[in-house]
Amino acid sequence: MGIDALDGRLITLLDLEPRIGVLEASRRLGVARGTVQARLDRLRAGGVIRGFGPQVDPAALGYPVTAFATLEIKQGLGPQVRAHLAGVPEVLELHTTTGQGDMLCRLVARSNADLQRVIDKVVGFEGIVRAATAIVMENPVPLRIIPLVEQAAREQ
Amino acid sequence: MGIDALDGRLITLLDLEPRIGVLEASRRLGVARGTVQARLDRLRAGGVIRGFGPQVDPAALGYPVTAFATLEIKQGLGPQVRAHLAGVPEVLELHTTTGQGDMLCRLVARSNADLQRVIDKVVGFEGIVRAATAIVMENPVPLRIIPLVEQAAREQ
DNA sequence: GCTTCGGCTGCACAGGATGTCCAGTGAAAT
DNA sequence: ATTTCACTGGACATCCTGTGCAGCCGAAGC
Repeated sequence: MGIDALDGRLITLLDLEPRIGVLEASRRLGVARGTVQARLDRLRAGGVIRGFGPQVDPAALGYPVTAFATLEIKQGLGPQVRAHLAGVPEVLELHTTTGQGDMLCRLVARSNADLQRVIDKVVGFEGIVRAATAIVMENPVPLRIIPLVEQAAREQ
Repeated sequence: MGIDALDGRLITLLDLEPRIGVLEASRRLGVARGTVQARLDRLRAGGVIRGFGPQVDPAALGYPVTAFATLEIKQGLGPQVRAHLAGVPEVLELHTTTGQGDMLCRLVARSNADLQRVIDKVVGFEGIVRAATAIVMENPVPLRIIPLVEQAAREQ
C-alpha cells in the first residue's frame, strides 16, 4: 500500500513505546489525534500493521536454544510433513524454499541436549529424508522491521 | 521464569485479541482485574512478554519476497560483517550459527528480480566469502509462539 | 482562475478503562 | 497455629477512547 513519512514515524514511535495511546502519539508527532487515529485505521486496514500481539521471549519460557533445520522431503509428502511440523510446539516457524533443502524451520529447545529430543521429534516422520541443523550462537540482529519501514517511508 | 495455566490463557487471549484491555481480559478469564494486572506486570518484569509492538507485514510495505541466506565469513571479519548487515534495511534478522555456514540471515525484497539487488548489497562486502540463498515459496507455519506457551504452561 | 475533494485541525461529548489504593478471605507453607 | 501470599471486590480520580462535526487548506481538475 505504501506509507509516507508520518506513517513511518508513527510505526517507529509505536515500536519504541507500544504502551502510549493514540492521544500521546498525536502529541509526540505534533498532529491532531484524529489524524493519528485515521492513519492507524488505514495501516491496519491495509495490512501494514497486523496487530499488537504480545512479543513472547522463548528463552524466558525456558527455551533458550534456537536452531534452524533444513529439511529434505520425500516427493509428495509435503502436506503430511507440514501437518506434522505444525503440531510440534517447538517449531516456531516453517518455510518451504527453493534450493537444496525443501523446507526450513526454526526450532527452540530447553538446552543443547534437549535439542536432540526436538530434532528427533521433528525428523521422526517418514516423509523427512534428511535434516541439517544449524544451532544459533548469537543473534547480532534480532528480528526487526523499523529500518525497512523507514526505507519504505522514504521511498513513499 | 515459568508460567502457569492462567498466564498461558492470558497470553493466548492477548495474542488472539490484542486490543482488549486489562479489564476485558479479566472478565474473559473469570478473575479479578487486579489479578490480571499483577500477572501482566510479572510477565513483563520476568521478560516473558517483551512488549506489544506493532507487527508490521513486510509484504504490505512492498517487500513480498522473503529469502534466507547462509553466509560464509572470512576468519576474523565477523564484527565488520555484522555491522555491515545491520546497516542493510532488507536484512530483517541475523544469526551466527554452528554448521557449514557461519551466519544465517533473513532477507526481504520487492520482487525476485529485486532480490538480486539485495543479495548484491549483502554480499558486496569483502568479509563474505560465499553465500547460499534459499527463496521462500510458502510459509505453512508463520512465526508463532502460542503452542509453546501452552506447552510451557502445561509443564508449569 | 475557480471549484471540488480529501486530509487535517480543534473541539465536544459520553462511556469506559486505567492506575492505585485497601481490607477481607482462603490456602499453602512453616 | 501462625505466617505468608495471591486473589477478590470495591473504591476513587484521572485519563483515554470512539465518534461526530464544522472549518481550513492545498492539490488536482475544470
